[in-house]
This record gives sequence, structure tokens and C-alpha cells, in this order.
Amino acid sequence: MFNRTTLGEVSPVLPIDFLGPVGKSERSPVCKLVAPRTRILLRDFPRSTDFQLQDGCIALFQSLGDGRRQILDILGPGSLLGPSVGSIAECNAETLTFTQLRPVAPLTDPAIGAALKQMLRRSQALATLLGRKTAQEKVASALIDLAERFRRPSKAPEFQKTTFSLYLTRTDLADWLGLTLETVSRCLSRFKRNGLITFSHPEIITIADDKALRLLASGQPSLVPQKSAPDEFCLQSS
Amino acid sequence: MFNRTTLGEVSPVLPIDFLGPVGKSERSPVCKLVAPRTRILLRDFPRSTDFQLQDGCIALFQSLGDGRRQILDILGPGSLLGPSVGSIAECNAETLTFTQLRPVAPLTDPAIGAALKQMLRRSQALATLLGRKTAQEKVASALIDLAERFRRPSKAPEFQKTTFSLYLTRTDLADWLGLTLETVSRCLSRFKRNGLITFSHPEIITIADDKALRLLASGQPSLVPQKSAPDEFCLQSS
DNA sequence: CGCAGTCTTGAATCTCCTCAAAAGGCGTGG
DNA sequence: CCACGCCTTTTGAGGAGATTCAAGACTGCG
Repeated sequence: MFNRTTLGEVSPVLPIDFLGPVGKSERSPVCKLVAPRTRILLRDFPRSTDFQLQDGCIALFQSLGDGRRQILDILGPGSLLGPSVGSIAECNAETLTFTQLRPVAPLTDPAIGAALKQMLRRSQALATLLGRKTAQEKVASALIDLAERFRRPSKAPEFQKTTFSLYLTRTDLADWLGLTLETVSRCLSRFKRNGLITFSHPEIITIADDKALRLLASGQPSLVPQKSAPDEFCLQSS
Repeated sequence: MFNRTTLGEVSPVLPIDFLGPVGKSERSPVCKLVAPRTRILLRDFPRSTDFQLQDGCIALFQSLGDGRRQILDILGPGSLLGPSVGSIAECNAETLTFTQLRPVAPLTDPAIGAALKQMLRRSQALATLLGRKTAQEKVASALIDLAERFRRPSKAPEFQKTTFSLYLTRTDLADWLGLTLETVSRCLSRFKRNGLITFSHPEIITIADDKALRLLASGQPSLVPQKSAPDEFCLQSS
């Protein structure tokens, strides 16, 4: 039935809200719980169904022959994963924490298109980050992105400093941002020193100065190119 | 009718095989010929039709506020451009040479999905290039990609060295590969010195040693990540 | 308590960038 | 035809940012 290792398919450790045991023969579309650092195989399963991340975090990545790794995206709750949208490129996926995957009904074409557009937009933003941002800007951008998607319900609703759990290690961040783990660590330390963020545990980050951090992130790609703007052409059918 | 500048909509200079004049009131789906370095507006035209590149070359790019630019893809003959697939992200487009755009009938959803997947695959490959390849590897990768897509019918079919016209300037290459124009120029000079490529005009490149160049390009992303491979999980519904 | 893992920090190195000048191509005009 | 200006490309020298190498600190776990 499985032509790949099935280890880790169902994690030995279950969180409280686990929906119930999953057996091979079961048909009901219950969530699968996957342990941290589990490789998810995207290729060679054209007949597999798609999944949606219920909870947790997954890294999509490509590897170069000599071990260099580039994380292409960090998937959070809501993200889709599967042959319709995920097995597109020559890439692997790995869970970064306990992750719940919910099987979803076959997607309609428009839904697939929408999901693909979302992934493409993020991929393009990553390319701009990788090609044209400095280390500081990269790390700031990453923190803002992660904070928005993995924000924790703040226990003290008064001050509203965003806190989130950084499922990525320094190495993961480095592989995502095209840096080394030392550079990432140095940037984070610097941000901490300068009061942009705070953390006592290395993996629980609090945004202390959201405005300054966003400024440092060098903003999203600007829509009005500063370069010489010669002729313009409206993309319109005759 | 046009709420943007129409300059450059129809180039004043026509190549021999131009299909005929294009008038504003014309309905027939004839090719549009666009002059080099013409900005093509992708946003704000949701009702516009899609186009297919008949001939020529277009750069898709994003700009950062301070003028930094990242080229996200180089489109060649066959590539689609338009609201269905092109106006996705916050990006602009610019022709790099005389370019013919052919209006196409509204795409079916599966066709849009296929086009998006193709774009996503290329975008992810670019991210890996930007994040994890050295300058030399980047330039070598770019040359191989361009050679495959813009190869010229070789006049001497005997030796079969691939020659292609490099529609990109050194600056364009730099903005695509996350480098500076000087670094690009130095890499090209080095490749020339080492016999990997030849060129007398800076924009007509001949691949002299395809094998060595591909080796230098550090290959396509490897499918078997070298990193610690812990558990694996087959993406399959119960 | 001690070990293994990750993270932090420092010093030296290197790749790539910045600044600068010179070379080459191309069109214009004398 | 050649001189001139403009633009892109090439090449060099120096410098900055990120990497590499290495040591030490912190955390969790047996």
C-alpha cells in the first residue's frame, strides 16, 4: 500500500485535541497528525489527495546536489499541500512541528488556480527578498511574515505586542533567507539589542517595535518603479 | 479608451514579418508589436485579455522603494502574459526587444493552472538560484536557460554550437540574478577566458562548452536532499 | 550531573560590491 | 571619412557585508 517509509505517518505523541486514531483502512477524512521533522513526499503520488494544514508548520524546500538547501516557503494553517498545488516543482516538504493535515475534497479548477496564484505571489516576493535585500532586511521581513501567520492569542490583551512561536531553527531561517545560521543569529541579537524584538527562549519571539521592524524590512515591493520609465503600453486587446 | 500612455503601443519601426497595421478600432486578433524597453502595465486591467508572446522577450520584475529591482522571470516565445496569469503579483513587465504579443482566447481553467504551475516552477528555481548559488553558478545557470529558450537556428548545422541573442543587458542580468552588473561582466569575461563561451558582440553569446557550463551551473535542484533524512511520510489519504 | 543539541559571539577570511577609469560600439554631424 | 558624444561593457583597486572557523553559553533530557 505504501511504497515509501511509513514511519512518522502517525505521530507517537498526540496533542489533546487530536481527533482520533487513524488506521490504514479507514475512509473517513480525519486529520493526520505528523511529528516534527518528518519528511513529506510530494512526488510519485499523483493519485494522492490534497491536504490542508489544520495546524502546525511545514517547510517546502529544494536541495542542490552538494547539500545546499533553499526553503521555498513556510506553510502555515490554511495552506494547501498536495499534487494539485504542491508536487509541482522538484521539491520536498518537512514538518517543523507537530502538524495536522486534513484531507480535502478534490479541488475545483478555480480553487487550484487561486491557491497557485497565492503560492506564486509568495514565491516572487521571496525572490525579491533573496536577490535584493540585505541580511537585516531579510530577517526583518521573515519575522513580520511569520508573526502575521503564527501570531499567538496574547494572554494580555492590553498591550498587544505580537508574540509567536518560531517553528524554524536558525538553520531553517538561514536556508529560507539565503544566509548562514550565524548571520541570522547576529541579526536577531541585534534586533533584540535595539529593542525591535524580545525573546528569552530562542524560539518564542515578541515583536516589540512593529513599526520599526516593518521599516527595516524595506517594505513590500514598491509598485512604482523608480527606474527610467520610458514608454508604457496598456495590455488591452485591440 | 486607454487610460494610460499609449506611446510605444505600436512601434514606429516594423520588422519584415509584421502582420499588418493595428488600429484602435480593429477587432481582429492580430499581433501587437511592442518596441524595446516599453513598460507593459499589468495592474488595473482586470478586463483585459491575455496575450501570448509570439516573438521577443519580456522581463517581469518587482521594484523595492529605493530603486532596487528584482527581475522575477524572463518571458520568451510561447509565454503567456495577462490578467489570468500575469497580473498576479505586484509586478511590472518591460519588453527587452521588439516583441510580438498575440491576443489569445480566454483560457480554460486547466490551461491557467498549467501556466501557473510552469511559472511557479520557474519562480522556485529562481529562488534556489538566488539564495544558494554563487555568482558564477548564477550566471552559468542563466546562460543555459536563455540558450535553451532563445537559441538561434545555427547557420552552420555542422558544429552545432548554440548561439543566442542576449536580449538582457548586463544590468538586466544583474537584476535577474541578484548581482551587480560588474560581477556579471566579470563572470562572462571569465567564462570567455576559460573557453566556456565566446562572444565578439556583448549581446551575441555562443556556448562553446555546454557540458562544462552545465557542470558549473551546479545542476538543477537535486531530488535527494543530502541532509539528515529522518522519518518520511507518504502524502496519501487514509 | 553530564551529554547533546542549538544558539550566541568573536576573529579572520572571502566573495561580492562600490567607486573609478578606460575601452568599445554606434549614431550624428562636420 | 573621421571626430565627437553617448551609452554599455570591461577591468582594476579598495572596501563592506556576509561567511567560515572556532569557542563558549544555554537548554533540555537521560
